[in-house]
Amino acid sequence: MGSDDLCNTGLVLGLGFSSTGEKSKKPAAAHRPDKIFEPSLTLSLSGEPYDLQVKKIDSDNNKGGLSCDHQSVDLYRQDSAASSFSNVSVKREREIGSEEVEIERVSSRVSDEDEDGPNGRKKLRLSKAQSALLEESFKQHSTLNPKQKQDLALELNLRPRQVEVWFQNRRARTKLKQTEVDCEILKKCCESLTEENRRLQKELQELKALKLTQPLYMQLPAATLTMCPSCERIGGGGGGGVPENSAKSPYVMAPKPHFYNPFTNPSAAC
DNA sequence: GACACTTGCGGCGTTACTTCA
DNA sequence: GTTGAAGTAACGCCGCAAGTG
Repeated sequence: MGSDDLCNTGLVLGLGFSSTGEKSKKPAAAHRPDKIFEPSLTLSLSGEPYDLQVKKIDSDNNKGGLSCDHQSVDLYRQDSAASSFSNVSVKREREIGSEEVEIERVSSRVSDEDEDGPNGRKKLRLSKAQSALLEESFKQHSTLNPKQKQDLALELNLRPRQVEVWFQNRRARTKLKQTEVDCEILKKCCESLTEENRRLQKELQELKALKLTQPLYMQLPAATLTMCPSCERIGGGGGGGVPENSAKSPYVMAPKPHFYNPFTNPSAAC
């Protein structure tokens, strides 16, 4: 393995390594969903009606938010029925979802302040159990068909839209994580190529200096040392490489294509 | 069969909220 | 108590594919 393998990815290193796309690069911190919740939060899986359970989770997550509004409960019942999977479009479901969020927000903060305005967004925090189940499901398949989504939503006492959003965000996080990994690989590859380039430049300089200070016939041994293996036969004294030329002069260098040129053979670095 | 239109869904960028140091 | 960073639920927009007339 190593950088050689890393480079065999069809990558063209025209890509820059400015740290673009790293604005939220915190790989280590990405694995701390456990810390999110205090243990007191529990997921009710009793026989409570769906609408009531949602309300319960909502109030749990809001720590003290009041949610005893009968009107809102009735609305939930309507929404729950309307969003039944069989004959309601997702668009409608999404609209309903927005309404529900709004209703939740209003009802849960009815005792506090209500100046959030119509654009206010109520954010739900998933419980440990909910997250775990979603995560487990995501491991099995990163996308859900409508049936799976509906089942999962029922099991978690969430709206299908919430499950859908969770999976979307989860896929996005997975992709971001993979991008970060790829970025690291590319960085290593770039460092390797840079080092290789530096080495070859140095070697080229040495060869040029040697060529200036020594007559041609004295350059042969040094030159053959830095040739690619296929050229060694030339230095060996008229091998089969270039029979016509070697027959005329023992000091004729190998033809250009036999020299290892780091600039015309960039792939040799990988 | 080709075409236009609708619908459903996923990706992406962004916003808003929560938590924590 | 305040603040900034990080994490993430939710939103809006867009493009694509499948279905329909």
